[in-house]
Amino acid sequence: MTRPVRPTAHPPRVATPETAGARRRKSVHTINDVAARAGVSIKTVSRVVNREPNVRDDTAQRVHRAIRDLKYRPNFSARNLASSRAYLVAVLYDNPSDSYIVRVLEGVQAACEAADYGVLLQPFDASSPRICDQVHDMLAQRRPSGLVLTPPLCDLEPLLATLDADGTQYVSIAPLHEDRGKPFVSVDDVRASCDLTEYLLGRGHRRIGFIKADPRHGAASRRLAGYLEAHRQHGLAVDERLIANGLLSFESGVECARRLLRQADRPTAIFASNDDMAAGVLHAAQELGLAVPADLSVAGYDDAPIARYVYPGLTTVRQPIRAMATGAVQCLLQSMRPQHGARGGDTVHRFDYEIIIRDSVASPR
Amino acid sequence: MTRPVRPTAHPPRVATPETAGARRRKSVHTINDVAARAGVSIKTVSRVVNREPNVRDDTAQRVHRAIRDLKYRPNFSARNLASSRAYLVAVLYDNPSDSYIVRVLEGVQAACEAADYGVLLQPFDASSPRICDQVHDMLAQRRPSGLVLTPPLCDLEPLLATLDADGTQYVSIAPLHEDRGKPFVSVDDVRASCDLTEYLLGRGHRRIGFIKADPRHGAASRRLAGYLEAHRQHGLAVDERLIANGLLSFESGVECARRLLRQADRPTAIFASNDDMAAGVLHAAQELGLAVPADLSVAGYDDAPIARYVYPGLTTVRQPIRAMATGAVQCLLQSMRPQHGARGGDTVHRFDYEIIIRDSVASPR
DNA sequence: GTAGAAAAAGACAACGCTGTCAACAAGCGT
DNA sequence: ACGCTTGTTGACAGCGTTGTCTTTTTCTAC
Repeated sequence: MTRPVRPTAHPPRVATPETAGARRRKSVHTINDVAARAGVSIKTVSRVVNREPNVRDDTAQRVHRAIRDLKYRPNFSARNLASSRAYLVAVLYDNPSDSYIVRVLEGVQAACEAADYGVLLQPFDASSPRICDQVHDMLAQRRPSGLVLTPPLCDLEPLLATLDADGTQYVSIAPLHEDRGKPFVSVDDVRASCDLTEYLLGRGHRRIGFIKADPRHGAASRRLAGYLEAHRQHGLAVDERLIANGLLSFESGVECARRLLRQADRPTAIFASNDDMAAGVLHAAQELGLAVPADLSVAGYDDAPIARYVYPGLTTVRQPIRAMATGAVQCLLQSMRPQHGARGGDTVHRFDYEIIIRDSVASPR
Repeated sequence: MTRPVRPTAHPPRVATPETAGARRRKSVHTINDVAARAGVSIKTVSRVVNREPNVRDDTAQRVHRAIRDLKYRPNFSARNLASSRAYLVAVLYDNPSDSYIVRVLEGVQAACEAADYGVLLQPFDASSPRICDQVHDMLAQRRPSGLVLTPPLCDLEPLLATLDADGTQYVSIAPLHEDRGKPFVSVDDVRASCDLTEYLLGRGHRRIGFIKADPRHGAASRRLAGYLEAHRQHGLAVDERLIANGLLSFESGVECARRLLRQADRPTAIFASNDDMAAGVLHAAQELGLAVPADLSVAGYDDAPIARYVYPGLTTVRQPIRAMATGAVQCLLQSMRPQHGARGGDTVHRFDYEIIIRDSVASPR
């Protein structure tokens, strides 16, 4: 008999299930322990854990009991390694603001927990020329199933191109060019900004200062567009000198506000592209002895916690960031296992914004 | 010949290195690709990657070249699985505040990147009765090499006991009972709080309100102790009615301040146990028409971003949170590979705090 | 030049899981 | 009773590393 005979006992993997079990009470168990306890093969345990079909009810019950008894949790790394799915979602960010990223993280974590996925938070420097390589390294090392991109990273064309070329799944929390065909979640920045500007116009303001966001953020131009659009709709010209270039930081808000407010014909209201800068405007107004909202109205964007904390509370645009992040992950997971919903699902998700009226806006005297 | 002969070609692992290579340019490579390109075994590549000894210089060079050419990065999951070290540090938190956790994360990430470790951010509900089980599950699933515990989780005695029993390595960012013998990083809360209180006393305040932190935080009692100590040193009695119970949130600061300021003999200064609550005090003062610092002085703790953003800027205590987090991780890594520094290294790291003087404190009229 | 030791390199199992495929059991039509 | 399909279970390779052990090469001392 020259045909290759299977080795009868598979010698290397002796593994001594009882020896190992007897050695010491392990605080953490593997699929083998569960299988042994339930009297089934590890594959069956795997089936139960992954809710695969074709397991008899009573078998599944036995397995579930064993899992509960042993407090078994499948090892994440082993799953990653063995399967093409990675059970891991990576959030890429370049710290727009503490509260923004924490909200995103909350939303992502909620969605991932429900789906038994892990979350990886990865900071990147959007202005680094090496960012594509850095992201590549991260992908090679961690092999996440998908990425959640936050601004300003999702506005980096070269990065998106790299990911597309790679075939890496991603969802952006911010609009993407529709023709890219990649999913994103967002609110309609232009309309929100337009609405808030209209609100200011409606209160009688005619000279409204605008503080732009960091131009690396795609939102910068969209929010400006909304501001301009509102003026256009009212048939009002916009004084160029009322538009300042901010960087999204509190400090840049202070500076821009000083510049705007020192002008001869100063604005009666200032609309900043985010709340940090709006807080800076408030700060500058106090310095200059201007009462808000009596002498100056101020509006922000984001409804960050700071919008409530400052005095007076900021009128601002609320984006449901947490919900958007959750939606982004669901979108991602759905596109990864098209089993359920048949086709890939909607690729664009618009969320509703909300104008939050607080006490920082009044009619000009 | 009946003695067991090694199979000549190890049939199952055919793997066809050239076939696979020719199939398509893979965007991501494994240790096998590197080994093939450098003309060495995978074990040698592993040695080079892990800086193990006994590799000839020219061999190492060849391997390094191959790694660079292929942009090879070792797969994280495979490493976890194969080795006892997990190359992973988990940060456990129960959101004390957005800025706090982001600062910690920055510090942890900086230290981990330097050591080629990954970071896992895990939220937990400190008041959940199931928290020990939840942490256990997380440990079983992810098997991190060590944990970084932030308040209030590090003040949870049962959790610490579980970890100790498990033999899980951890470092706390906050003082631990010294006799536990576990490492921690911290500032001297009591002294810092005492110093700031002294500063207020030095400015002439005699009725200083104090807003306590959430009692689940160990820092709550320490900061109160410092406040009391300063009074003791000045031979001053403390009016119980000047002490309010806050929850660390902005809203609780507003409420406590209202209560304190509506008293007949109201305080001339309020010291809140964190900046969020101090911002709440500012808010309440504005509501009540009290000018800060003319009518009321306010001090906070943490030097969170909000301390700069409010008007007037908050006088507060700065903890070097980022540096502490970095220190915590270094401490953890050191205790895990005692190779270098011989013994386990210092188990306690005190960091210096700093009193940041801004504009929210003045002498009472 | 050669034995012996040390250094360098390699072979291969193992980590804990999933995917593939084979084996077996049960149900069904004829 | 027979073969068929369908449902259920298990055996085992393989994922990309590291750890252990073996083999080969190089160096050292005579």
